[in-house]
Amino acid sequence: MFQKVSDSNFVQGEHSALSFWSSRDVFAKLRKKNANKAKWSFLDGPITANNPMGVHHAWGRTYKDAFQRYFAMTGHELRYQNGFDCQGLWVEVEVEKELGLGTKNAIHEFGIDKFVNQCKRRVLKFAARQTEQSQRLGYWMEWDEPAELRKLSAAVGSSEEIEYTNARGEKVKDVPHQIVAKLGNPDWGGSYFTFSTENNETIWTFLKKCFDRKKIYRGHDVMPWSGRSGSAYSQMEIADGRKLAVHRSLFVRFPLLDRENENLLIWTTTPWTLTSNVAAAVNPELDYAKIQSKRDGQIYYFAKENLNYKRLEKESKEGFGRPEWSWPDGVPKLKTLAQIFKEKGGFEELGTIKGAEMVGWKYQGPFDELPAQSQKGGYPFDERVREKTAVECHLVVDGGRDSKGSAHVVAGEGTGIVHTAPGCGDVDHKIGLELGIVGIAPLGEDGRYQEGFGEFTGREAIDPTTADLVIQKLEEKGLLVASEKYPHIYPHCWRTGDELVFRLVDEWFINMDWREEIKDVTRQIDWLPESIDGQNREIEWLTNMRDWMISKKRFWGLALPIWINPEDPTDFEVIGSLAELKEKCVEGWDGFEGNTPHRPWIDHVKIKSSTTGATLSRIEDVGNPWLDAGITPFSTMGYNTHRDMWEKWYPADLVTECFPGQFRNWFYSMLSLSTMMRYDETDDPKEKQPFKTLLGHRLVMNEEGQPMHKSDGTAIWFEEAAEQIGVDTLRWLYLAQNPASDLRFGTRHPEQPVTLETPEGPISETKEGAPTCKVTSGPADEVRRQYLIPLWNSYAFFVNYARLDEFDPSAEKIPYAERQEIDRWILSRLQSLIGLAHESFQAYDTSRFVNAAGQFIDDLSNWYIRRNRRRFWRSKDANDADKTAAYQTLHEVMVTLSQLLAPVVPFLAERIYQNLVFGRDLLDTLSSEEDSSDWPESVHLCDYPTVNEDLLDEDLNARTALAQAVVRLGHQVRDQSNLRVRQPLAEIRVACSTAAQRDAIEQLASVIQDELNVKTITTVDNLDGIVQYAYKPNLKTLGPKYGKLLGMLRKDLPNLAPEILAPLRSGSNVSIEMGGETIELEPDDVLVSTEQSSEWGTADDSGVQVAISTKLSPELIEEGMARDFVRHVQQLRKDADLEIENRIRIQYRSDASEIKQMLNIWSEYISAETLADSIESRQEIADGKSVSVGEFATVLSICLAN
RNA sequence: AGGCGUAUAGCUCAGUUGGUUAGAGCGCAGCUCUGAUAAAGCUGAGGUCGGUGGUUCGAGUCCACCUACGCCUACCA
Repeated sequence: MFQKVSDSNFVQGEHSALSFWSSRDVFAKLRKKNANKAKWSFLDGPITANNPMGVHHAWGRTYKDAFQRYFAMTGHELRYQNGFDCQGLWVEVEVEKELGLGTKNAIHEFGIDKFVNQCKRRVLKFAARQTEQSQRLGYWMEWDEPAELRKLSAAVGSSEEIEYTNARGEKVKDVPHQIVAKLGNPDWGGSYFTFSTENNETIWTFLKKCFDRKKIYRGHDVMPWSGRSGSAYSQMEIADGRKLAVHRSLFVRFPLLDRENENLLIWTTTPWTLTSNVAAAVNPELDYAKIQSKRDGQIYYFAKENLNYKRLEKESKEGFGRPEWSWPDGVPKLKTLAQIFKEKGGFEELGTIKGAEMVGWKYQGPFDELPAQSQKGGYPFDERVREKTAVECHLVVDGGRDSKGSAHVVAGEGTGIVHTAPGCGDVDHKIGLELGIVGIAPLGEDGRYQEGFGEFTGREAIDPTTADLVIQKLEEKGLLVASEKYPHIYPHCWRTGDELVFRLVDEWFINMDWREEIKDVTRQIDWLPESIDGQNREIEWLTNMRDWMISKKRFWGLALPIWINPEDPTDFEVIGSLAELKEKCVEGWDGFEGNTPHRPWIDHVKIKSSTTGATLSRIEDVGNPWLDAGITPFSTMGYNTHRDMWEKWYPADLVTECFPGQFRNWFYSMLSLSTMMRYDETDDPKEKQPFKTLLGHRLVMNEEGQPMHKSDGTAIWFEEAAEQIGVDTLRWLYLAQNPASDLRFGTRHPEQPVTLETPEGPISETKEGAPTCKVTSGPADEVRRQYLIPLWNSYAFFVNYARLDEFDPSAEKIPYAERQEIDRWILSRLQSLIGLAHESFQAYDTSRFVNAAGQFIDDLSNWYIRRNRRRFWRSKDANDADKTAAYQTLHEVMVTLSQLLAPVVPFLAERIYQNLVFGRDLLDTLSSEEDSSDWPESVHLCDYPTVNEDLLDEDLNARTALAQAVVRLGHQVRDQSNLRVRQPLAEIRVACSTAAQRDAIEQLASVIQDELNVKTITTVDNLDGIVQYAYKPNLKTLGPKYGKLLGMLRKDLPNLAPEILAPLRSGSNVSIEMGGETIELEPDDVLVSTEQSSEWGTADDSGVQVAISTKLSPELIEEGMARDFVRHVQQLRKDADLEIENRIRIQYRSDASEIKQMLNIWSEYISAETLADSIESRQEIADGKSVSVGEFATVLSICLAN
């Protein structure tokens, strides 16, 4: 027997479903059911285990879960492995904060081992947290027990053995380091952690392959550098950290030697680099102006074009290309050079000179007194220029051209003469190398000046007082021409927000000259959604990217397996596995053994060079974290250790991730790593693809479409949304969204703290101690109101009447052929939905299915159930086969719908299924005994429904759709004629353009009549006599035939006498004369529409025209009044909370004789409809309700009959 | 700066191979229906389809240019 259904209690129902699944091990049963079936391989992109999950993570995770559930229900074996991203600077930054360590030195003092252990602990802690949140989302994965992860987190660093219960429920005993190292291995199950030894070692395999192909090199480059982090930043990282900054920019003169009173004018936005000036670059093609300042007689050279060039003119009006990058307050518009010189007493133009003529001029540098400027071989010393000093290199040089052939030096923002410091700028560095001049690299790893820079030594480059000092010195020397505030986009550390500096570094790179191979692989993959053209975006990145900087001078991350000869940096080796390392090890293995291959332990190991025999030490750098995530198609599937397993699961059928950024991050790293891993195994790019299909989705925004920020309290924590909005609602919202558009989710109200009822009890703050706040979401409310509540109400309607009637779902089925057409219709509609569900999921297009399901729920609720209510209300009668047919139909629809929706709204689907199949209310306390039923124990253990072709009747679907269209037209006519639906009308006439339509209308005549409350319905060939026909040419068919005549046809054809064109409506051709030509018109060539006439209201749509008689007879008016009367009494019953079966007495008062007259005829009907024993007229009625019956005021009241 | 994309109702967006009167949802307003429903249905705004020019019998749709916005890339000293 079904359990009575009342309030939906969505959130509470989700909690109940969670405990139902866990108490019955439903997920384990699902995996058992699908073991050894066809594989569907999903690869999870690792989530950074560094913070709790927000609603922005839940979108992608909902996709992942929904697809996994669909493919499980269609009988596939899955891996169900979640991934955690564990290594890298982002973890270090948080741990530094936790421990109050501000610099790299502080970390060294604290101890790298302790620091690294703390990083591991943090990752495990947040992995536990995200696991719990994901479980609340209903995300079915083979999770490690959060409590076990926390236990492990606490034990990291200890050398005591502990017991760990893995995801398969097996106990393992080992020291914490060793357990951590093996997390996620195929024997234990559970989430993969990118810090696992297998993951790191598989990256070694990759790097070894790169080394074998001679793609690994150490590069000296000027790269963006963070002094605080003490590390260089790769191209991928800089992209995330560009910000608008205001710097002091300076115009400085460089006095020319051998040309008295003549100066180069240069400009810079990084004053600190002037200490390291070596040369001045010009463009030989450019014209340079020679002007003389009137005040001091000095002569200046700079690009002619720049004299009156309005610098940053556009930016001062429009900003720098992003909404948040508008021109900063308090920064004045920039002056032109002409203006600057005018303000200094005016100037005189002396002439023009080509840049080429200036090349070779010598000048005096701005800081030639610094010892570094006079150091032979530059600073640091460079063998190739051992005899030169920077001061000796102070020449005007040709700036040259970049790889695309455009000049490095151009007129415009600066002066056309570029202060060149090969130790402080990327392009400068390249120019320096080309010209063989020395470089001065002033900054140490901490971003401060090193020895040899006088007063500057020890100062931080990005400290504003450093610029002050530069300015002060220049002023003292009389070299400063002007300074100004200059806003520009400048790279910043993407985590700390510190400005980066450009510093000469030596880092390790992968030469990416095999990019074409990667592009070939990229082209094998399906990139979804199509509209964002992911393939091209990826190809574009692959075309433009530079070599991959894989090293970072930090502590917590992949130990790059590069061992190098300290005496000879060209003598290095890349190690491909721990076994190889052990074999080559000559000392230090003791310091490493028993630990994970991380710093500091791995650094003890020294090996012997296989080529030179020298002792090699590991470079101290750690790896770029995108290697960690990029290797997962190999490491998690056992490429090195479980090859047969890898063969089965590679490549993944699907990966899905939030796409902005990932084209240069995860997608890129997977594609590159996979291409390299497979280069020696196959030449077929298809065999190298790490995944077959990629589904990208955009970002979660607030309700206004703006990003949500953790810092201002607008970012929504997952549990805030889950417990206030409900996870089923969230999931529907995510799955219905177009993945190519940002999701405008909702709003967090940081000023309104709330207490949340979670499955573990009430909370008013998150586990991190942040208060939980009110979250509102218009889109989520709409989902609930439009889809979930109607679904629930449909279900509740069925259950509550089925209970009263003691409907037995196991009773013999009434053959479909013997059921009413409307039953067969909803079943047929259901089959269409099933077919569409399969298509959509297989095309990874959830929004198509979810929207169709929404449509279906509407049809179910607002057509099938509404139209069939009376069949369910009929008094109980065991022999009422028609009623049984209705119950059986609705039961089948509801059960199937719960299965269809199980991947979308797993909680709600389970509740509905459990009650419909087992008569079990998940909100009740449940016994855990097994059911003796043929039905699967959970909706998630069901096979996904398949289309029953016998029940699919497209004609019937179309017929009903047509009837619904006619009803809509009828309502439209009533509305326009101001005739309420309760007012019966005499007749509707329907004219159709095809026989099929006509048949359909005739078959559904009674439905249409009933819906529209009309006495008769007639199908007719035309509405002649009722309406005027209007004719218009069908341009689509006539255009190709008559071309230029179309303009005339369009104008004149509607004006022809209607009788000329009338034959077209009965299917005959008509020929007319127009513009001196004969035009043969076929019925298809003309479009017919109707125009209103009196006494009939008309409307038309898609070839169907309806006319409804609007003339009211006294009888019709009386009947309308009777319907009004019933309606008002029913409302009073509802207001009084009467039971459906209660009988009543009605009293009324009205001065209108028409009311009495109506009651003479209709009282019996009214009594029957309202279960009234009597209808009495009274002069006075206390507490009566004033209503209108027809046009007449009436006061009504009811009371219970005795 | 370069590349790509977008511009349609108050808001968010559809708009097929060029075809007549350019649609949906939300919001707003009015009306209607209702003994499953915290519902729902219908109607409405009169939208220069960002602008200009072109191709065509015909352009929201194709082409060119311009403008605005978004994204990606980039060392602009």
